[in-house]
Amino acid sequence: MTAPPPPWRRTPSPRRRAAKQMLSQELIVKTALEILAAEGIDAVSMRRVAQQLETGPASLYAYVANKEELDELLLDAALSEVPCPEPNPQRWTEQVKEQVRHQIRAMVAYPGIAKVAWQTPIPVTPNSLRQGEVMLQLLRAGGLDLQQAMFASDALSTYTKAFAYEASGWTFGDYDPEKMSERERQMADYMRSLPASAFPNLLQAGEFFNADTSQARLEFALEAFVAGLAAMVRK
Amino acid sequence: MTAPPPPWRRTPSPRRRAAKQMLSQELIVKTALEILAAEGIDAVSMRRVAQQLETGPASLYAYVANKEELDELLLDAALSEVPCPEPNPQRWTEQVKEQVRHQIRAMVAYPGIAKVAWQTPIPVTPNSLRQGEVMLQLLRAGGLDLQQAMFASDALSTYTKAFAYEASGWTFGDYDPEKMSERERQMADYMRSLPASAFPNLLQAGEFFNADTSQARLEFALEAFVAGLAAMVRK
DNA sequence: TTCTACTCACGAACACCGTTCGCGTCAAGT
DNA sequence: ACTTGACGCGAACGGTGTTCGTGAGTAGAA
Repeated sequence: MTAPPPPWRRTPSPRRRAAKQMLSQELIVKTALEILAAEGIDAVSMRRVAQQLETGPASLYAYVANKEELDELLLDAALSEVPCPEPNPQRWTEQVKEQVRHQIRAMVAYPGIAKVAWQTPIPVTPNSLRQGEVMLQLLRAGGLDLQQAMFASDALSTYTKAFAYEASGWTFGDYDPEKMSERERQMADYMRSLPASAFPNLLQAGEFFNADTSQARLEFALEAFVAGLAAMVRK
Repeated sequence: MTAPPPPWRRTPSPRRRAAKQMLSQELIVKTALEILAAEGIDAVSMRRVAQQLETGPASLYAYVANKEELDELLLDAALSEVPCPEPNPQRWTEQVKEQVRHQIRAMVAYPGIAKVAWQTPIPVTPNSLRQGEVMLQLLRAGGLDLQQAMFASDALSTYTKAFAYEASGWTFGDYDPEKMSERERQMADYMRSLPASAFPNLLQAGEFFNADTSQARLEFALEAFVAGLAAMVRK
């Protein structure tokens, strides 16, 4: 047995340096997910995750190539919670809308994760691909040909990501109420400063545009788009 | 006239320190726009703009509150190039689609500027408001009521921003071809590694999804959505 | 003309970020 | 018991937005 470390020299590390490997990609992702769910995507930095793990940022790079890869792992984890229904041609329009709602719910649960879906040109992680395939199945069951289904799926996923990102911003602290109300006042002032008739519609419509109507706006967009798809099929 | 600076003491600054004020918000925005058009939004940093102006980053804060405000000024400048057609009820669907195309064109001309439109909850700059009003006018001319027009306009602007951002990425250097092709290979490998029938649709549909089809995908989305709107009116 | 007052310019610093290099420590193999 | 090699990670690099304090220069007053 080697001599024990001299008592005056503090033990190698405040925390126990566990036997072999204490870190793992899984643990890193799990920790990052917790920060993500609690504080939003902007709080997830390599340093922050490392800190939570009581280590330095450099340690993470043994298990994760870079921040981008970590981001994609987080997105994939978030999407893993979305169900995959069996296509039912009788009610395909409802199924499509329901799937979009599920995807949005999953993303909003991890505020800002939609931003990641954004920065990555074509998501190639398992659950992203799975969601793509599911949507294609639902659309084809509705009678769209392959190209139509592909284009429709692309449009839907684009809108889904966009909506989820925006919704995250509204519900999360991305912009605080203080600046928001100041902004509203600023807008009202500006519009009133112009000839009253410059923005007749916007002035009236302002009331429809707030956090409370976001669900209704989603439903409206889905309804219109899916109706347009259905018309293509019938033709 | 005061005595000229002694010749041995080098002139106060390498560059001439012009009489009163050499900087202005206008000049800053103009400079930033040039960088933006040439190198994309990520190249536009306070330091970079200041460097182009041969000064330090701190100097900009006299004319611009912060980076966010500069970003909004850039977005507004980009949107200023979008025309505002007179509503014509006979061909409102075509006008709506055309307006979206114009907005996208304007944004793609300044690569990545769409990201800014994104980070700002409700854009309150003059040209943003103007575009909102124009879209509302076109939709109302088509027969939609105020709430329908508002929701439709919201959906369209969301999709417009999303598409413009994605298009910027494709056409611009955001992700280089090297990583892209490696990514495609990686995806193909992964999909083939699963039971052949796991992604039957995605496997076939891959061919439709590339930079060349982006225009067609835009037209498809517009067509479906606007058709859905038209159906609401007729009913 | 001289002195003061005030505005604008901006160098330096702060607190973050992602990422890399290389050293020290530990555990297992010989 | 000694060597070897992998792992952990402190420190540093170059980037970001932003702030503070200082100094330079002009304009106005005395």
